[in-house]
Amino acid sequence: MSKYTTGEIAKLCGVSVRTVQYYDDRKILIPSELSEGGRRLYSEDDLKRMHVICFLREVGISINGISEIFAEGDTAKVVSVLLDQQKKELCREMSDCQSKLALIEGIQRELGALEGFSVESIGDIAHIMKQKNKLKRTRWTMVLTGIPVTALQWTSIVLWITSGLWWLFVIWACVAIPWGIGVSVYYFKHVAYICPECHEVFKPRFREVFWAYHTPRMRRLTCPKCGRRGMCIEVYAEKERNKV
Amino acid sequence: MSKYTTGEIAKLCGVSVRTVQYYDDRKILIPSELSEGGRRLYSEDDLKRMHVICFLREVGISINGISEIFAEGDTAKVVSVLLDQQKKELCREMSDCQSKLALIEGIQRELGALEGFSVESIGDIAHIMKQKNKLKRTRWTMVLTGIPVTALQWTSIVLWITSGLWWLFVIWACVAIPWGIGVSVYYFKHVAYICPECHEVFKPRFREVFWAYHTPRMRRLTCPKCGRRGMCIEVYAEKERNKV
DNA sequence: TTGCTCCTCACGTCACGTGAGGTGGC
DNA sequence: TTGCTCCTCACGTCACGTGAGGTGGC
Repeated sequence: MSKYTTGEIAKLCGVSVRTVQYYDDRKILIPSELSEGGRRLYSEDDLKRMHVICFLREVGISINGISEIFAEGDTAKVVSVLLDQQKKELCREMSDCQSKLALIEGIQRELGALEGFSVESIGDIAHIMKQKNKLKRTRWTMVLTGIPVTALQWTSIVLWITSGLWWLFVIWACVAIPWGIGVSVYYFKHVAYICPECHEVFKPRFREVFWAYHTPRMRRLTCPKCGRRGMCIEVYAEKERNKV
Repeated sequence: MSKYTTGEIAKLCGVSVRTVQYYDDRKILIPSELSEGGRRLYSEDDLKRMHVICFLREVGISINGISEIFAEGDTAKVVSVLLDQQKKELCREMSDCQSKLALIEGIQRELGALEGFSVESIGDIAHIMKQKNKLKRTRWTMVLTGIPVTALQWTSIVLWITSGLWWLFVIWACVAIPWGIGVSVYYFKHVAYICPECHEVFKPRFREVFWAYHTPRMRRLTCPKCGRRGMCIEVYAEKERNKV
């Protein structure tokens, strides 16, 4: 019967000689014979076993897992359990990759939007992206509570014009003004601003923030740390942590 | 100015104390001060830097990569290059995962189809799956060359019946018989069979294989190794390798 | 005799985890 | 004084890669 050397097994299975030797160390592929000079000699069955090992490795099963498979016992069960585990593991890895990719693409977008670039901007971006969903949720909350108020507004205006029904508009005003103040307070309690100059995260006073010029993502404010006055990035504010 | 201990930095960034210490060893986050007792004390800026580091690590950038970013030079360029690299890397990982998943699902399907289960069956399955595409291609080649022959067959039959034109059918027979033999020889040159009992891969003689009962994936043959007569699995045959 | 292959140590990889044994700081 | 936190070694993880220095087999 023909015998294979380490190098032949390696070539036939597309791995390195070191790998074949390593599988001997790990006792998942012990050569069925040794030459007088101490060289490993593999049989046809060893080659088949090596093919099985390589296949399982390709799928991502660990060497310990492969040991278990070859160890005595209910092989079919072990294999199916390992395969199911591996499937879950791979699915997890895939979603990890996806979220990392999403993060990267987020950074790249933000990097384009930011003007000056410095390492600290990455910190700002990290901050922005981590809190993005919470900020979005806060904004949606505002918009949703605004819908009935706006509906009432238009209804009352239309009725006033068409049928001279003015008191509905008065009711609207009585509802809308407190609502506007309440929502603004709520909103500004939950947001903070990043100074793009010194990268400080700060919460300005309500009066300053309320009247300031703004775009959907920025607001013109004065940084309490560096004193710069200019557009600051709006982010979600975490609850205050006590510092020592 | 408030100072943070190792544990505080760790907690604020959601990592272990060991990780914070490790980043000091790797010189990407050296504490700005040491207490008299030799304890690490981190400033507000250190904390910001740690946040940046954690963000970059979350994205999958290596510690060496992070060192490069913090080292002097064109930061913006380094970051964008690293991010692009990382994107490619992640895409590669994702497609790796997908092919592994496909392999696993393939095994699971085949495991269901095979009757008795043994470790060697995995080897058979590996063989089947690796060569599946080549086998499919060979089969398609056969089918495609068969189309004109079949077209000629029906045309000649229809003409014979409708207008008594018999010689076209004779031409068809003259073409079809050599074609059939040629295609069969070609096909059986490219396939082999696995004995599900002893897992031997063998090529039977043409005469035996030609007349044998078969299904699309199996054929009733006698295994030359263990002598078992029964359904054997058809696979693509690799070119013969010379054994020593 | 000359290449080529194979052998066995043994260290390196990567980002930490996990003790061990000792100490700072409230 | 007592917990708690932190300190520095130093080994372990995972599947090999990569020499070094020596030898088998054609």
